[in-house]
Amino acid sequence: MSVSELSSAAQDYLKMIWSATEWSATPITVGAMAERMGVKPSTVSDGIRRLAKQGLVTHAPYGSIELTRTGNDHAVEMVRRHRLLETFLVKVLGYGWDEVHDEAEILEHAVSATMITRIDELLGHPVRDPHGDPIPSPDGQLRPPQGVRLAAVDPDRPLTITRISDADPDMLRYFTELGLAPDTRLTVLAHRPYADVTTIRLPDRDLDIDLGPSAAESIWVIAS
Amino acid sequence: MSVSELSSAAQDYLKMIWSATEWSATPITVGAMAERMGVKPSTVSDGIRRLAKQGLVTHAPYGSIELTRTGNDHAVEMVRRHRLLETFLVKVLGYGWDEVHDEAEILEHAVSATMITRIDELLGHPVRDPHGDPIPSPDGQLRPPQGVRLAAVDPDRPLTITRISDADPDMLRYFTELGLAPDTRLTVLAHRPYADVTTIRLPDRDLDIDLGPSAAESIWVIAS
DNA sequence: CAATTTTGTTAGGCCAGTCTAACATTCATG
DNA sequence: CATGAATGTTAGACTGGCCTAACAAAATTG
Repeated sequence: MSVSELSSAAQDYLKMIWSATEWSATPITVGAMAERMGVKPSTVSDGIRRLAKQGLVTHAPYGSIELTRTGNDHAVEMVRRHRLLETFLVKVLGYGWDEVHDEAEILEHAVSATMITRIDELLGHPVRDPHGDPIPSPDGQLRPPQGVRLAAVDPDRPLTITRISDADPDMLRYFTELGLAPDTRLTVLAHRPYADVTTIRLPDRDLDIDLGPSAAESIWVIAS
Repeated sequence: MSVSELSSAAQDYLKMIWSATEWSATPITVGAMAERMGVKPSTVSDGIRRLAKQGLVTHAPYGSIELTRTGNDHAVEMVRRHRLLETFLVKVLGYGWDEVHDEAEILEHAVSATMITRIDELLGHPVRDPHGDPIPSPDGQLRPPQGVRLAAVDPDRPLTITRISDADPDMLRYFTELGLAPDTRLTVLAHRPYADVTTIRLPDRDLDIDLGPSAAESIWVIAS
């Protein structure tokens, strides 16, 4: 069975379960899924039961939610679609990197495998999307991205942004205003734990910025 | 209310009702709609009732089906989406003109108004799609295409194909094999009514072809 | 023009996906 | 470690979109 034959809701559930473990080991909860999808927990609970019946996840009541092999394959395929579409929207249709998430979220359920292949070719087989997230290959391989969370790096080292989480569009627009994007260079001046603030410097723009904890968790960097 | 807020099925119904009167004055029937959409007549009958309840069509039981002003606007918007997407798939993603119909049929329900605008700009505001069908402007205007059905033209005049109906993908593939496409030049040698055959000549390829009635009804030409 | 055939509608059922409300389980903390 | 809070599940209802079966209307035709 191809991923295209799954309902849109099923595709969303699988992708979300997979995504939950991409950047941290904490497993997803029903409540978190419901909140992120904008539905009630009872809906998700029900949906997970249907997914389990189709052999895409394993789940006992009140137990953890795990993707089966098949479920994982479908999830990765959806992630590939999403990230290729985001890249396509930016590179070909001139979208801003902060504008593509919602559009890709809908298109990923509608495009054919053929179209994904053509987009991949047109873009020259990109390996990272506009937020710096790795794009899985057609056979589901994906290279884990380099980098650590900005919140976790030592001060005074030259850094380059490798990834910015696309979870919160408003935050992305804020980052865009500040000039923070993948490949932006910066230095952490200091973490101030009790103020919950990380101060960074953008040497190219000669600008210092204070970031709150959610921002500092959303930005991933590598030494440059 | 925007066309995007309609269900996929509602969008399909409206587009089909509109399309039925684009090339001929015969109004659409419930049975014809059911067949073209691959559902049972009872489903369409029901769907039409829902559309009427939303004020998108007028319909009395056993009566004719007419689009309201709003319904017509939405239908034209869907046609615009469909034709722009077909053009985009051919021009940007390298699809064959005979391959785009089904992909566009799905995408038209998923793309945002923003994306349609960007595609339109990228393509330089095209006025005809790959089959020669006119693309409505953003405000719903569309210039009726020139041309008459091949079945209706006099023999021995130099003609150019302006439009090929995209209703039947198999026929399109057959036309592609024969080298018949929009802008192909040809001459009708003869209509042979009792054999139900129209013989045409392609001067550029020095080739004579016999076409059946459905083919001769699907190809529109203009004097060249 | 009456009978038959064709076409369209209604009734009733099913499924997925959503909801609210009630209930069950697990977790956290005093 | 017991209890209350947080989290998850189930039950029951609703909607849209589909179905089949039964019925109604319209069109065709002998």
